[in-house]
Amino acid sequence: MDKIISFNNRTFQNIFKSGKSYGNKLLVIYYVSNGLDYNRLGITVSKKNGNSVVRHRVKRLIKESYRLNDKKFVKGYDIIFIARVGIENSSYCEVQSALKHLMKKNNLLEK
RNA sequence: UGAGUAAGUCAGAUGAUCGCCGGUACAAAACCGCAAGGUUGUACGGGAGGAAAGUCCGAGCUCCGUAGGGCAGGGUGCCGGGUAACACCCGGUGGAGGCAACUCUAAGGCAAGUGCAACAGAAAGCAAACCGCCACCAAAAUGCUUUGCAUUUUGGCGGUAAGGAUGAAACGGUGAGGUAAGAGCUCACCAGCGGAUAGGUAACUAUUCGGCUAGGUAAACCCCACCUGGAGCAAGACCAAGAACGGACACAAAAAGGCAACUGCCCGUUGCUGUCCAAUGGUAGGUCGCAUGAGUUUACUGGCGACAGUAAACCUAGAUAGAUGAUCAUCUAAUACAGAACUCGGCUUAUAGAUUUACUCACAUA
RNA sequence: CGAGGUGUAGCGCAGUUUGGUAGCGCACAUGGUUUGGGACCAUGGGGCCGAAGGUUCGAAUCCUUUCACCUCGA
Repeated sequence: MDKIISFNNRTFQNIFKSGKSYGNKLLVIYYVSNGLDYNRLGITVSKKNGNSVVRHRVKRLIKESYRLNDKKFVKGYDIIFIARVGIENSSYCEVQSALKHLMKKNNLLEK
């Protein structure tokens, strides 16, 4: 199992500027091709979602959803997920299906 | 059985798979970084709370110039005890509430001084009198038994604070005597003040005597007693790397003056300092601080209790964008408030549900 | 994590020290002025002073607790 690789603040800004975006009720995705043979993942949870414990739980849920479905995804992209308000009341199942839905819509799932 | 009071306990459990954080042992000598340093794999065992919260108090610890004296400022405030300390806790006293179990209580001093009380009311502390009540004097009117007496009205000069009206509050309260009318003027009871005696470490309580009166407000200034230097782990220490340390004028030194993380002022004390110009570093480096402590559990002893002492056993999170989650199964009442960030002792606030013990009242039965 | 500050009308602010009437500007409504509008003039409405307790006869103000928001500290 590969470790989940993150990136620095400058890369975040670049992806927000140049990446493609798409959203559903719980999540927003930004992604851009990075020219590498692995994916890099970033997660943003706003202060509006709750205090630090709630935010961290949301981060873990997203990370877990990504990790367990890692092998199904196309490699070579930088991906950012943004949590929208309301996600803090959702269960793991809902988060996972929302994430899969976004990946499928953007053709990042391997056949 | 119902209603209630007080003190506690628990805060899902077990198993399986995957994942996160750090510890120990072994392995590897590869990777990242200029360096200080960090990273990897396997095995073993560990990993949030009763409030971890609010940051409202108190301490340890660290630095600030020595941590000194006085004033100011701030805090506490019935009494005694506990504690490292406290605004906390325990036991008691007074007051308030409740049928009761019991609960609540910032509860020193307005008889040191100053201030305040809108509106209303005559008057809101210092003795005064608006409507009143009463005596005396004068005038007028009326009546009668006509040198006079009685009643009423008006004016004057006094006595009084019973009654009325206002207000949150009106100069002790109620009753009786007393008086021209009244008044602690006198008496009884009650409240309050001062003294004595007895009990108690004390707050205070009980009894008794005295003089009859001293308004409220100190979470108003203030007085009294006691306490109090400031900032905070982003405190602070070490390591690594990098940058700068220049010029002009004046010049013996000292003094004076100035500057200095310490809320204000004064004194004392320490260090630096001739003036001007120019220039420079930094906000994502690493390690420690950082988990053995006023520690936890059990037993015994002392104490009404808070707590203290002795002995034995135990080691129980330590991150630095910040660790506890996901899925399945079984049991179940299990769904609340909520997540350590230097560490303790308290307080306050939030909180689903389950459960234990003691006690009070009401009803029923025996 | 620590330290500090602010909550008053739709918006921006006074008033809190020293407790008794809640005020100012803009905005809003009505009327006047103008051919009409703007500007201007006059009048008016709108507040349980962030929330809950306490002290007091009486609290925006004093005390305690609590909830939001903002600023600063390597």
